Amino acid sequence: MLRPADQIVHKAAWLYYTHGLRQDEVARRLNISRASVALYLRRARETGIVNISASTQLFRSDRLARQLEDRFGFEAVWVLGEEGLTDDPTAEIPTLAASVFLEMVQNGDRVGVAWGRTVYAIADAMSYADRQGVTVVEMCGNLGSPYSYRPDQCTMEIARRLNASGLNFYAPLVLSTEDLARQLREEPVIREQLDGIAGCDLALFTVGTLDEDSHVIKCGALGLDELAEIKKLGAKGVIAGQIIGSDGALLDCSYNRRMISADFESIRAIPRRLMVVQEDEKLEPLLAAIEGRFLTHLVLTARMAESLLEHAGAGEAEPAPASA
Amino acid sequence: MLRPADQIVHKAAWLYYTHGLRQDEVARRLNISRASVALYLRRARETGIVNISASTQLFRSDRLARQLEDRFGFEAVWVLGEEGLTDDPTAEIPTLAASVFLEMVQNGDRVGVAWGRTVYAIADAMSYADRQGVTVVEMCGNLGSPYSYRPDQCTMEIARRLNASGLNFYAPLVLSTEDLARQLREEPVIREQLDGIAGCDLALFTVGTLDEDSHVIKCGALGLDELAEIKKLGAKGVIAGQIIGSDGALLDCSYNRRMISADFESIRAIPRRLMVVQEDEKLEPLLAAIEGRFLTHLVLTARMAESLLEHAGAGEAEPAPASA
DNA sequence: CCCCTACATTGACTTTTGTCAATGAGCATG
DNA sequence: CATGCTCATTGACAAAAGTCAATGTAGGGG
Repeated sequence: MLRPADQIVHKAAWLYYTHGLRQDEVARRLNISRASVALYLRRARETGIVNISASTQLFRSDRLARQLEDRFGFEAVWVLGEEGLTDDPTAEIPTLAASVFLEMVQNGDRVGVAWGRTVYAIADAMSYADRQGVTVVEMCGNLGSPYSYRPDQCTMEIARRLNASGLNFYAPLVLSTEDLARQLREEPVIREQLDGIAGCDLALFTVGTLDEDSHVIKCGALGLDELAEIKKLGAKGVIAGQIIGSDGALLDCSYNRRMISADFESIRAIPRRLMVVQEDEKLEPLLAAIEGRFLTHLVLTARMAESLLEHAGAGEAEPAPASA
Repeated sequence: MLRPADQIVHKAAWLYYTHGLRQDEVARRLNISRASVALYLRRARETGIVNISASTQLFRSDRLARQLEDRFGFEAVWVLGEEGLTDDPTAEIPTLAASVFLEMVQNGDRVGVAWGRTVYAIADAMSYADRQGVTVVEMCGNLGSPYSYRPDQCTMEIARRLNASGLNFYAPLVLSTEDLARQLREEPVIREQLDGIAGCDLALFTVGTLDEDSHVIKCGALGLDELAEIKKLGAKGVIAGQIIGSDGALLDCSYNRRMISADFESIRAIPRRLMVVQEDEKLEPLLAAIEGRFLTHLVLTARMAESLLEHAGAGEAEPAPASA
């Protein structure tokens, strides 16, 4: 189970990090040079043999975070204000989200991952960890090559970082006809994947916008003419590829019927659902997603948190229905 | 929720460990000296705001560990051979056990802790972690002051290290008469604690020996005259203060009936049960504990692992009943 | 209001760690 | 069997982190 080349890395990591020996002491004990020890330790950190993580409490203790938790009944909210590196909190959302996500994933979990620019950025910012028995499952169908943020790559990358196995959908996200989509959904190999989503312990996803330059358009899943059409029908956002209205329910349109993706009941059956909102333009989609009870945990910027509270304060008080 | 003094420590930890800034960069950003940053970072590590942990895979990949897993059907076994600091693996068992235990504890878990010299040593070796919503419950009654390894201290220390809340038994471990023990067990506050044990997600315990210098004797729970008596009845070991025979069942004796401790069905109802065996003299007690299906996970020395396999190889093959 | 104590912070120094070009070892190929 | 390749390892230097005595500061008591 442990390659002999890794053995020495594990030993060095154990002596250095757990026992607190200095690098030269570790070197002496293992009969190698100190430079090698330094090298091994770096490899140990990079591959998740050693785990270093900072608490994300800082972002939960923000006043806005507390207010959102109270107001909407979320289990936990992380708000990114001015704490970060740059003056632009948006850029650091993926880093925070990656930390939060890693904190939430437990050994043996089955994790559902939907796709989006942000999810891809999170995968990229995530450090390697050595979890046991984790499975990462894709929550929606795939897109062809023209676009670089492919859903399956996203899933696989996250799986790789967690030392987990990844389960991809062997189907496109959108098909040409409703009939073909229906037939495909009933294929055993697809059916199985769809049914497996409700059995996840944790989900990671974003809500998408519906503009000319939003993700679903740019990646070619949705055409501009079709966009105009569904916007007339009241489309407000995108969840795992599917279009939702302002009430958070699946919009009744051909596009949605031609889709292979997790159905909303399955998503809501997942006990912990982490939504990450990066861009400040996503207020409307986020409101729709909240209305649809898609999330139990939320990561967002302070600006967005403020907009959300402003908007919610104006409306009537909600009874905070967090879990399905 | 976050004391203002801790805020700066969190910020420094976040910038340094998550974003990978250098200490002087962190210092500049926070308008403090680099020396302060170094100080805060140390505090962050010591208080669990930052978590650094090395994988324990090294000890699971040992040949002996695999054989034990196969032979007895344990979920996981960690074997400590010559990997450590000193030539005495026994001394390092608590360190390894602490790492393993921390790997096993998840946010929100309810953890049962039994007591023993080894459990105390584990508590001592455990690094601080910042877990959310963990509860540590004591699995047996308490002993008075004369002895320093008090069960309640043990529970509380582990709770402290995990940032968890601790639940102690408000009762002695052994009483003078069977009748008093019976009455006390029915007291609501005690009953509640006893009933709560089966609801644990994880248990940490040792098996004790029954010699003149073993723990139960030294701490005054059991007298020498009584020891001789129960040994005649076939006593082989101690689980959470209670005497078991070679079949792992509760020994039918007055001592056991005067005891306030977790009943065995409750213990076996806990899904993950980590047993740690430190001393090489515990072969007989360990065999009895295995027979009683008290453990699903095991940490022990290579020497002990060998004895165990030798002994088991001689006997007939067991069907490996790991879980209750 | 002043003094004293206890603790936080810092600058300067020492120790430890990271890095990289140079070397060596293993291995497949011509 | 020599050759050229890749990759692991190392020694020496540069960079970063740890430490501690000295200084500053806040708070409590007389």
